Amino acid sequence: MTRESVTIMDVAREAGVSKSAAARVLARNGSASATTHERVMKAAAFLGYRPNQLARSMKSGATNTIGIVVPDVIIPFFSAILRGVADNARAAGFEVLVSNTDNDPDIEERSLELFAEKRVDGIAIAPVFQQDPRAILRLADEGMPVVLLDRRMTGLEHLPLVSVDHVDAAEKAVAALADLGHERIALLAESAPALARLQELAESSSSHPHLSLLRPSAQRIIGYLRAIKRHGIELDEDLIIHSGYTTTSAQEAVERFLASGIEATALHATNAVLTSGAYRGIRSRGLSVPEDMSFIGFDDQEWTTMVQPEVTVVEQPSQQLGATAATVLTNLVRGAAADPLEHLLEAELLMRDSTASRVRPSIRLA
Amino acid sequence: MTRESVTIMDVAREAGVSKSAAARVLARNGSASATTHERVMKAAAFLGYRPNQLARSMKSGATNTIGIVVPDVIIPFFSAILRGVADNARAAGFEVLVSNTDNDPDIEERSLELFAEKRVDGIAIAPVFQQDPRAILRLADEGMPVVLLDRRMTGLEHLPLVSVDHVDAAEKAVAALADLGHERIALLAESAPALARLQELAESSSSHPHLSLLRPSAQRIIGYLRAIKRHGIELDEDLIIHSGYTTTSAQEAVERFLASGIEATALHATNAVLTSGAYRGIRSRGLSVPEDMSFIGFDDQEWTTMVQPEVTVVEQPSQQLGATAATVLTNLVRGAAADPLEHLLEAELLMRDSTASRVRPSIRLA
DNA sequence: GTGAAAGCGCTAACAC
DNA sequence: GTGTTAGCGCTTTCAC
Repeated sequence: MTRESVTIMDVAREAGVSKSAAARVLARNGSASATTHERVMKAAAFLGYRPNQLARSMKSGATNTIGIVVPDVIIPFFSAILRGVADNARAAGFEVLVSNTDNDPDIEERSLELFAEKRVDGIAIAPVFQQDPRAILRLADEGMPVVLLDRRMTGLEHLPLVSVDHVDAAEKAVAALADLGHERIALLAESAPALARLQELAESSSSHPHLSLLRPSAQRIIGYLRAIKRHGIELDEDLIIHSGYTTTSAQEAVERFLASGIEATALHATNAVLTSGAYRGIRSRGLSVPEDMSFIGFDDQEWTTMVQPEVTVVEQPSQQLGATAATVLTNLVRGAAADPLEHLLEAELLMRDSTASRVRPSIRLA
Repeated sequence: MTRESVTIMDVAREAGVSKSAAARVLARNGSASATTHERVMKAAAFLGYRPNQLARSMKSGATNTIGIVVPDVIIPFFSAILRGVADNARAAGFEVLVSNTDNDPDIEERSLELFAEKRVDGIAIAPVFQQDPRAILRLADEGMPVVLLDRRMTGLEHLPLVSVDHVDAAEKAVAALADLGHERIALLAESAPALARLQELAESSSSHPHLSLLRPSAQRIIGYLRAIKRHGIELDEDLIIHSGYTTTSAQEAVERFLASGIEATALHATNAVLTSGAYRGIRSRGLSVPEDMSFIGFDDQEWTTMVQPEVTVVEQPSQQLGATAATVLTNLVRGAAADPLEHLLEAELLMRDSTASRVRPSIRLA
């Protein structure tokens, strides 16, 4: 970088005043006479002066920059969050530094470290799931404002979280299916934690404080359990299909399920990736939606309205998530407390045409 | 920010050496005795020392940060670019600052200014189309390394560009259609510049230096013109459908076209948004693909393989675009020249099932 | 090999 | 109202 910039000193010289006089008018604080003001402004414009925020940051201790770390900005959910964060951050006077972790704890740790070294004023992070989130913890302990996105894990209970209400989201979808008369409702979920434990949690009051410590996928299973219980449907564990977090894995899981002979008249897939896979699986088995099976997906991906019939989905307000996170974070940076500690945004059920009411077998045979 | 960090001075004190001794070992340059080295490292680890990159940047003049400015990271094309840039930048030791312009020249200018004030080492930008790109120009003139993404405009001829070969991309799609026997091939394009001028350019040698100054949409029209010419098909201007850059606008344009009675057996849409709209338009008119009309879209969006039959598309290597841009930019930052000035990445035709060979009317009637 | 000291560009006391 | 000065945390001559 041979490019040398014009400093406040140059402006002062050009204007024929002292460095501090120039500084006062350029930082628009302190007082200055009208003439000084004018001469400095003129000199600055003439020289093309551009304040060096590095130097300002050194003095002030603030960089007006926040960092956001997500698994992968290519995933629409995260790019929407990023957009929300960026918009609100900018409105509050912050720029944003991004990092993709690919769910690798080491990359996450390295990113956090780099952001800290660059002295970002705060960090919004969709953390990688892990036993011991010490990198995040350490930063937070040192006083770095941190807000969690979408997920939280043990050890991070004291950090603010901005997330969709995953329990409620799944509950809405399953309840809609039940309302249509379905009783054999399958659920395609990513994780496979002890169901017994989840059932216990499902029974507890809806504001159970530990729910947010579960993975989103587990929270969605709880939503399922609550919905069927509320509709007087008994749990059949065979209806809970597990799958890895890839379209192919989901498709195969659904195909296997459909081939198993286990009866089900409806299916809810609990995240965007699983939704694509599930839809492909249903179709590859030659079934039609909603005639053979009612289907509710997750996330309003474009394809859900390109296929016919259009797919009913639970939509999460992703961009709003980012916007909220940015607001919480900038408040934190400004010294305000994070209150409430948890922002649970509501998902919305977009009823389209992949769901049909379940005609009772007896009636259907008549 | 009451959080006070441990400085190199603290480490030096703890290690019982001078500030400069500590600095030498922590910046791993200069020489230090084994004992000094060890004591400093130990002290640093003990105190949890974290180098202040702000201070380093002040000295070195480099921030190891680049900025990327795009219209909107929610658009898959740009989030893929961002990912490509981020990956390569990180590998080269840079972090990345993002900005969304929503194609607003004022926001673009403001972003560039802010990035410059933060002293980024370089900028990758998908510029807003405008007559007078002075903000970019000013920065570049001042010595800021800049690489253009996807587009270039008059006045920026001297800046490096990383883009897909738009002419070739459209040419591939239209040629594929022509190879299938289609002679009445419609093109859905965003812009509507003087066709005569484009035809002139289409005739000129393929390496015409001014092609990259046209908007991508205009370049795609040139690809169309070249393809039909090469296949001995005469231009019928009625086959070039114009549309605004929204799904609805595209859908309406296609519906209008289909209702007009103008004969066409194939259609190519020249960008992702228009592709969605066109597909919707074809379907809303009750036509089926590829029986009634062959269709080739642009960009490999997920829905193109969710619908049936799956849609043939021209895919641009978006992430690779970002990766290349980052490489060019970091080289520029390191003082190397941008050579070549233009990186034109090749798009790939993904043949799927929305294209059928055109049976000649005479044969069809037999 | 090591320490003292200057300085990157800026702001904020502090005297005048 | 204005100028002088110290200092943010670091690197880097420069003597020793």
